[in-house]
Amino acid sequence: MKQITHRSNCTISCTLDILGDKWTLLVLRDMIFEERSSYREFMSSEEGIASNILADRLALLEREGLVTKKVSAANKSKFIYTLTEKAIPILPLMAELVLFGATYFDFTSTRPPELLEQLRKSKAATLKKYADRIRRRIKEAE
Amino acid sequence: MKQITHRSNCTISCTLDILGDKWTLLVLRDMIFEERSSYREFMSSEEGIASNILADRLALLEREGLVTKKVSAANKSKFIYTLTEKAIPILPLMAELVLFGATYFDFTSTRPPELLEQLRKSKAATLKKYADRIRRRIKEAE
DNA sequence: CTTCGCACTTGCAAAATGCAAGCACCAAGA
DNA sequence: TCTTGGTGCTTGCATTTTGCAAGTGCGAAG
Repeated sequence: MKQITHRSNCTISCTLDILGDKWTLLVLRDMIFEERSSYREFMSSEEGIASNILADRLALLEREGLVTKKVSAANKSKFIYTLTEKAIPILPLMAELVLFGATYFDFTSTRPPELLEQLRKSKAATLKKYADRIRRRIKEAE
Repeated sequence: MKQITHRSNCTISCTLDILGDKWTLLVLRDMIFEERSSYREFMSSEEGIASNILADRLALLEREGLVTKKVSAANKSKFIYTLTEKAIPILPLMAELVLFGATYFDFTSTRPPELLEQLRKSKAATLKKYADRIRRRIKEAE
Protein backbone atom coordinates (compact mmCIF):
# COMPACT_ATOMS: atom_id res chain seq x y z
CA MET A 1 0.00 0.00 0.00
CA LYS A 2 1.18 3.48 -0.76
CA GLN A 3 2.57 5.37 2.17
CA ILE A 4 0.72 8.58 2.97
CA THR A 5 2.98 11.59 3.20
CA HIS A 6 1.53 14.88 4.31
CA ARG A 7 2.69 17.59 1.95
CA SER A 8 1.98 20.36 4.45
CA ASN A 9 0.08 20.85 7.69
CA CYS A 10 -2.82 22.51 5.86
CA THR A 11 -6.14 20.94 6.83
CA ILE A 12 -7.36 20.75 3.24
CA SER A 13 -4.09 19.34 1.96
CA CYS A 14 -3.98 16.65 4.66
CA THR A 15 -7.54 15.61 3.88
CA LEU A 16 -6.68 15.31 0.20
CA ASP A 17 -3.63 13.22 1.08
CA ILE A 18 -6.11 10.54 2.19
CA LEU A 19 -9.27 11.12 0.18
CA GLY A 20 -7.90 12.92 -2.87
CA ASP A 21 -8.08 10.34 -5.61
CA LYS A 22 -10.67 8.90 -7.94
CA TRP A 23 -11.55 5.73 -6.03
CA THR A 24 -11.44 6.07 -2.24
CA LEU A 25 -14.57 8.19 -1.99
CA LEU A 26 -16.42 5.89 -4.38
CA VAL A 27 -15.82 2.95 -2.06
CA LEU A 28 -17.06 5.06 0.85
CA ARG A 29 -20.08 6.10 -1.23
CA ASP A 30 -21.00 2.44 -1.73
CA MET A 31 -20.66 1.74 1.98
CA ILE A 32 -22.66 4.79 3.03
CA PHE A 33 -25.50 4.91 0.53
CA GLU A 34 -25.82 1.30 -0.56
CA GLU A 35 -24.68 -0.51 2.56
CA ARG A 36 -22.22 -2.56 0.60
CA SER A 37 -19.80 -4.50 2.76
CA SER A 38 -17.87 -7.11 0.78
CA TYR A 39 -15.09 -7.08 -1.75
CA ARG A 40 -17.37 -8.55 -4.37
CA GLU A 41 -19.95 -5.85 -3.84
CA PHE A 42 -17.35 -3.09 -4.21
CA MET A 43 -15.99 -4.74 -7.36
CA SER A 44 -19.44 -4.78 -8.90
CA SER A 45 -19.87 -0.99 -8.96
CA GLU A 46 -20.39 0.30 -12.44
CA GLU A 47 -17.27 2.48 -12.48
CA GLY A 48 -15.21 -0.70 -12.67
CA ILE A 49 -12.47 -0.40 -10.07
CA ALA A 50 -9.48 -2.70 -10.63
CA SER A 51 -9.13 -5.44 -8.03
CA ASN A 52 -5.61 -4.44 -6.97
CA ILE A 53 -6.68 -0.82 -6.52
CA LEU A 54 -9.66 -1.88 -4.45
CA ALA A 55 -7.46 -4.03 -2.21
CA ASP A 56 -5.09 -1.11 -1.79
CA ARG A 57 -7.85 1.35 -0.91
CA LEU A 58 -9.58 -0.97 1.53
CA ALA A 59 -6.26 -1.51 3.30
CA LEU A 60 -5.73 2.23 3.43
CA LEU A 61 -9.19 2.90 4.84
CA GLU A 62 -8.68 0.19 7.42
CA ARG A 63 -5.28 1.54 8.41
CA GLU A 64 -6.79 5.01 8.74
CA GLY A 65 -9.45 3.63 11.05
CA LEU A 66 -12.33 4.63 8.80
CA VAL A 67 -13.30 1.03 8.16
CA THR A 68 -12.99 -2.28 10.02
CA LYS A 69 -12.60 -5.73 8.49
CA LYS A 70 -14.10 -8.84 10.08
CA VAL A 71 -14.67 -12.41 9.01
CA SER A 72 -18.30 -13.03 8.18
CA ALA A 73 -20.13 -15.10 10.79
CA ALA A 74 -22.04 -16.94 8.08
CA ASN A 75 -19.09 -17.68 5.76
CA LYS A 76 -15.51 -17.89 6.95
CA SER A 77 -14.10 -17.16 3.51
CA LYS A 78 -15.96 -13.87 3.38
CA PHE A 79 -14.97 -10.55 4.94
CA ILE A 80 -17.31 -7.83 6.08
CA TYR A 81 -16.13 -4.25 5.86
CA THR A 82 -17.90 -1.84 8.20
CA LEU A 83 -17.65 1.93 8.54
CA THR A 84 -16.46 3.21 11.91
CA GLU A 85 -17.56 6.11 14.06
CA LYS A 86 -14.52 7.95 12.74
CA ALA A 87 -16.00 7.83 9.24
CA ILE A 88 -19.17 9.70 10.17
CA PRO A 89 -17.64 13.18 9.67
CA ILE A 90 -17.24 12.20 6.01
CA LEU A 91 -21.02 12.38 5.58
CA PRO A 92 -21.27 16.18 5.24
CA LEU A 93 -18.42 16.11 2.75
CA MET A 94 -20.16 13.41 0.75
CA ALA A 95 -23.36 15.44 0.81
CA GLU A 96 -21.57 18.44 -0.67
CA LEU A 97 -20.06 16.29 -3.40
CA VAL A 98 -23.60 15.32 -4.36
CA LEU A 99 -24.92 18.87 -4.18
CA PHE A 100 -22.03 20.29 -6.17
CA GLY A 101 -22.28 17.63 -8.84
CA ALA A 102 -26.02 18.08 -9.12
CA THR A 103 -25.67 21.80 -9.85
CA TYR A 104 -22.60 21.42 -12.04
CA PHE A 105 -23.63 18.53 -14.25
CA ASP A 106 -26.75 17.72 -16.17
CA PHE A 107 -27.92 14.16 -16.48
CA THR A 108 -26.30 12.72 -13.40
CA SER A 109 -28.21 10.67 -10.88
CA THR A 110 -27.87 9.64 -7.27
CA ARG A 111 -28.36 6.40 -5.47
CA PRO A 112 -30.71 6.14 -3.85
CA PRO A 113 -32.58 8.32 -6.39
CA GLU A 114 -34.31 10.36 -3.69
CA LEU A 115 -31.00 11.34 -2.05
CA LEU A 116 -30.63 14.67 -3.85
CA GLU A 117 -34.15 15.77 -3.08
CA GLN A 118 -33.76 14.78 0.57
CA LEU A 119 -30.49 16.67 0.88
CA ARG A 120 -32.04 19.79 -0.63
CA LYS A 121 -35.08 19.53 1.60
CA SER A 122 -33.21 18.93 4.83
CA LYS A 123 -29.49 18.35 4.83
CA ALA A 124 -29.33 17.86 8.60
CA ALA A 125 -32.10 15.26 8.69
CA THR A 126 -30.59 13.36 5.79
CA LEU A 127 -27.15 13.30 7.35
CA LYS A 128 -28.63 12.13 10.63
CA LYS A 129 -30.45 9.30 8.89
CA TYR A 130 -27.25 7.97 7.35
CA ALA A 131 -25.24 8.49 10.53
CA ASP A 132 -27.84 6.50 12.46
CA ARG A 133 -27.69 3.75 9.88
CA ILE A 134 -23.90 3.54 10.16
CA ARG A 135 -24.11 3.34 13.95
CA ARG A 136 -26.72 0.62 13.74
CA ARG A 137 -24.45 -1.42 11.51
CA ILE A 138 -21.53 -0.91 13.86
CA LYS A 139 -23.61 -2.39 16.66
CA GLU A 140 -24.83 -5.27 14.52
CA ALA A 141 -21.26 -6.13 13.58
CA GLU A 142 -20.06 -6.34 17.17
CA MET B 1 -4.19 17.93 -20.86
CA LYS B 2 -5.80 14.74 -19.75
CA GLN B 3 -9.19 14.05 -21.25
CA ILE B 4 -11.95 13.70 -18.69
CA THR B 5 -13.97 10.54 -19.10
CA HIS B 6 -17.00 10.03 -16.94
CA ARG B 7 -16.92 6.54 -15.51
CA SER B 8 -20.64 6.52 -14.76
CA ASN B 9 -23.50 8.99 -14.51
CA CYS B 10 -23.30 9.00 -10.71
CA THR B 11 -23.17 12.54 -9.35
CA ILE B 12 -20.37 11.75 -6.93
CA SER B 13 -18.34 9.88 -9.51
CA CYS B 14 -18.66 12.70 -12.07
CA THR B 15 -17.55 15.26 -9.50
CA LEU B 16 -14.51 13.14 -8.66
CA ASP B 17 -13.70 12.85 -12.36
CA ILE B 18 -12.92 16.58 -12.23
CA LEU B 19 -11.90 17.32 -8.66
CA GLY B 20 -10.69 13.92 -7.47
CA ASP B 21 -6.94 14.30 -7.35
CA LYS B 22 -4.32 15.71 -5.04
CA TRP B 23 -3.77 19.09 -6.72
CA THR B 24 -6.87 20.60 -8.32
CA LEU B 25 -8.58 21.46 -5.05
CA LEU B 26 -5.35 22.92 -3.66
CA VAL B 27 -5.20 25.39 -6.54
CA LEU B 28 -8.82 26.30 -5.88
CA ARG B 29 -8.03 26.64 -2.18
CA ASP B 30 -5.33 29.19 -2.97
CA MET B 31 -7.68 31.14 -5.21
CA ILE B 32 -10.54 31.10 -2.71
CA PHE B 33 -8.83 31.69 0.61
CA GLU B 34 -5.67 33.53 -0.35
CA GLU B 35 -6.86 35.35 -3.45
CA ARG B 36 -3.93 34.07 -5.44
CA SER B 37 -4.22 34.69 -9.14
CA SER B 38 -0.95 34.07 -10.96
CA TYR B 39 1.09 31.06 -11.96
CA ARG B 40 3.93 32.18 -9.74
CA GLU B 41 1.66 32.48 -6.74
CA PHE B 42 0.28 28.96 -7.25
CA MET B 43 3.80 27.59 -7.68
CA SER B 44 4.86 29.11 -4.38
CA SER B 45 2.44 27.10 -2.25
CA GLU B 46 4.24 25.01 0.31
CA GLU B 47 2.99 21.67 -1.05
CA GLY B 48 5.30 22.17 -4.04
CA ILE B 49 3.23 21.46 -7.13
CA ALA B 50 5.25 20.62 -10.24
CA SER B 51 5.06 23.28 -12.96
CA ASN B 52 3.75 20.91 -15.63
CA ILE B 53 1.01 19.64 -13.31
CA LEU B 54 0.01 23.18 -12.45
CA ALA B 55 -0.21 24.10 -16.14
CA ASP B 56 -2.32 21.02 -16.74
CA ARG B 57 -4.71 21.74 -13.87
CA LEU B 58 -5.13 25.40 -14.74
CA ALA B 59 -6.00 24.41 -18.31
CA LEU B 60 -8.50 21.89 -17.00
CA LEU B 61 -10.13 24.40 -14.66
CA GLU B 62 -10.33 26.92 -17.49
CA ARG B 63 -11.82 24.36 -19.87
CA GLU B 64 -14.36 23.42 -17.23
CA GLY B 65 -15.34 27.05 -16.87
CA LEU B 66 -14.41 27.25 -13.21
CA VAL B 67 -11.62 29.74 -13.88
CA THR B 68 -10.90 32.40 -16.49
CA LYS B 69 -7.50 33.50 -17.76
CA LYS B 70 -6.77 37.07 -18.76
CA VAL B 71 -3.68 39.07 -19.54
CA SER B 72 -2.81 41.41 -16.70
CA ALA B 73 -3.55 45.04 -17.47
CA ALA B 74 -0.38 46.13 -15.71
CA ASN B 75 1.97 43.57 -17.25
CA LYS B 76 1.35 41.95 -20.62
CA SER B 77 3.56 38.97 -19.86
CA LYS B 78 1.48 38.14 -16.80
CA PHE B 79 -1.78 36.23 -16.66
CA ILE B 80 -4.51 36.65 -14.08
CA TYR B 81 -6.60 33.63 -13.18
CA THR B 82 -10.01 34.45 -11.73
CA LEU B 83 -12.69 32.19 -10.30
CA THR B 84 -16.03 32.25 -12.10
CA GLU B 85 -19.61 32.23 -10.84
CA LYS B 86 -19.65 28.53 -11.72
CA ALA B 87 -16.97 27.91 -9.09
CA ILE B 88 -19.02 29.29 -6.20
CA PRO B 89 -20.80 25.96 -5.48
CA ILE B 90 -17.37 24.57 -4.64
CA LEU B 91 -17.33 26.71 -1.49
CA PRO B 92 -19.52 24.41 0.65
CA LEU B 93 -17.46 21.45 -0.46
CA MET B 94 -14.27 23.25 0.46
CA ALA B 95 -15.76 24.13 3.85
CA GLU B 96 -16.49 20.48 4.56
CA LEU B 97 -12.96 19.50 3.58
CA VAL B 98 -11.76 21.92 6.25
CA LEU B 99 -14.24 20.71 8.86
CA PHE B 100 -13.52 17.05 8.20
CA GLY B 101 -9.76 17.56 8.32
CA ALA B 102 -10.01 19.56 11.50
CA THR B 103 -11.83 16.77 13.33
CA TYR B 104 -9.80 13.97 11.78
CA PHE B 105 -6.29 15.33 12.18
CA ASP B 106 -4.45 16.92 15.02
CA PHE B 107 -1.95 19.68 14.37
CA THR B 108 -3.30 20.95 11.11
CA SER B 109 -3.96 24.60 10.47
CA THR B 110 -6.03 26.72 8.12
CA ARG B 111 -5.34 29.81 6.17
CA PRO B 112 -6.53 32.24 7.12
CA PRO B 113 -6.06 30.94 10.70
CA GLU B 114 -9.52 32.12 11.78
CA LEU B 115 -11.26 30.17 9.01
CA LEU B 116 -12.02 27.09 11.09
CA GLU B 117 -13.47 29.06 13.96
CA GLN B 118 -15.59 31.12 11.56
CA LEU B 119 -16.91 28.01 9.84
CA ARG B 120 -17.83 26.45 13.15
CA LYS B 121 -19.49 29.60 14.37
CA SER B 122 -21.48 30.28 11.21
CA LYS B 123 -20.96 28.23 8.11
CA ALA B 124 -23.50 30.20 6.09
CA ALA B 125 -22.00 33.59 6.93
CA THR B 126 -18.51 32.39 6.17
CA LEU B 127 -19.52 30.94 2.82
CA LYS B 128 -21.32 34.16 1.95
CA LYS B 129 -18.25 36.19 2.78
CA TYR B 130 -16.08 34.21 0.38
CA ALA B 131 -18.76 34.10 -2.31
CA ASP B 132 -19.05 37.88 -2.12
CA ARG B 133 -15.30 38.19 -2.40
CA ILE B 134 -15.22 36.02 -5.50
CA ARG B 135 -18.01 38.08 -7.10
CA ARG B 136 -16.19 41.28 -6.30
CA ARG B 137 -13.07 39.98 -8.02
CA ILE B 138 -15.07 38.91 -11.05
CA LYS B 139 -16.34 42.48 -11.40
CA GLU B 140 -12.90 43.96 -10.88
CA ALA B 141 -11.49 41.72 -13.59
CA GLU B 142 -14.03 42.78 -16.19
C1' DC C 1 20.75 45.32 -26.40
C1' DT C 2 20.94 43.05 -22.33
C1' DT C 3 19.11 41.21 -18.37
C1' DC C 4 15.12 39.99 -15.74
C1' DG C 5 10.62 38.15 -14.42
C1' DC C 6 6.91 35.40 -15.80
C1' DA C 7 4.58 31.53 -17.77
C1' DC C 8 5.08 27.87 -19.28
C1' DT C 9 7.23 23.38 -22.20
C1' DT C 10 10.11 19.48 -22.74
C1' DG C 11 12.57 15.19 -21.83
C1' DC C 12 13.21 11.65 -18.98
C1' DA C 13 12.72 8.88 -14.61
C1' DA C 14 9.62 7.15 -11.16
C1' DA C 15 5.27 5.97 -9.40
C1' DA C 16 0.45 4.87 -9.83
C1' DT C 17 -3.08 2.72 -12.39
C1' DG C 18 -5.30 -0.67 -15.40
C1' DC C 19 -5.82 -5.33 -17.09
C1' DA C 20 -5.83 -10.23 -17.24
C1' DA C 21 -4.59 -14.23 -15.20
C1' DG C 22 -3.60 -16.95 -11.29
C1' DC C 23 -3.80 -18.46 -6.39
C1' DA C 24 -5.36 -19.79 -1.66
C1' DC C 25 -9.02 -20.73 1.19
C1' DC C 26 -13.52 -22.31 2.61
C1' DA C 27 -18.07 -24.52 1.62
C1' DA C 28 -21.22 -27.49 -0.57
C1' DG C 29 -22.45 -31.31 -3.50
C1' DA C 30 -21.61 -35.98 -5.83
C1' DT D 1 -12.95 -38.07 -1.00
C1' DC D 2 -12.96 -35.48 -5.03
C1' DT D 3 -14.64 -31.82 -7.42
C1' DT D 4 -16.86 -27.50 -8.30
C1' DG D 5 -17.74 -22.91 -7.15
C1' DG D 6 -17.67 -18.65 -4.37
C1' DT D 7 -14.71 -15.21 -2.24
C1' DG D 8 -10.85 -12.27 -1.68
C1' DC D 9 -7.28 -11.21 -3.06
C1' DT D 10 -1.98 -11.25 -5.52
C1' DT D 11 1.04 -11.06 -9.43
C1' DG D 12 3.16 -9.64 -13.77
C1' DC D 13 3.19 -6.56 -17.23
C1' DA D 14 1.59 -2.57 -20.19
C1' DT D 15 -0.02 2.06 -19.98
C1' DT D 16 -0.77 6.42 -17.89
C1' DT D 17 0.21 9.90 -14.68
C1' DT D 18 3.27 12.31 -11.88
C1' DG D 19 7.65 14.35 -10.49
C1' DC D 20 11.92 16.69 -11.42
C1' DA D 21 15.20 19.60 -13.67
C1' DA D 22 16.43 22.12 -17.36
C1' DG D 23 15.21 24.92 -21.14
C1' DT D 24 12.34 28.29 -24.00
C1' DG D 25 9.80 32.42 -25.53
C1' DC D 26 8.33 36.91 -24.70
C1' DG D 27 7.37 41.35 -22.87
C1' DA D 28 9.30 44.78 -19.39
C1' DA D 29 12.96 47.31 -17.32
C1' DG D 30 17.42 49.20 -17.13
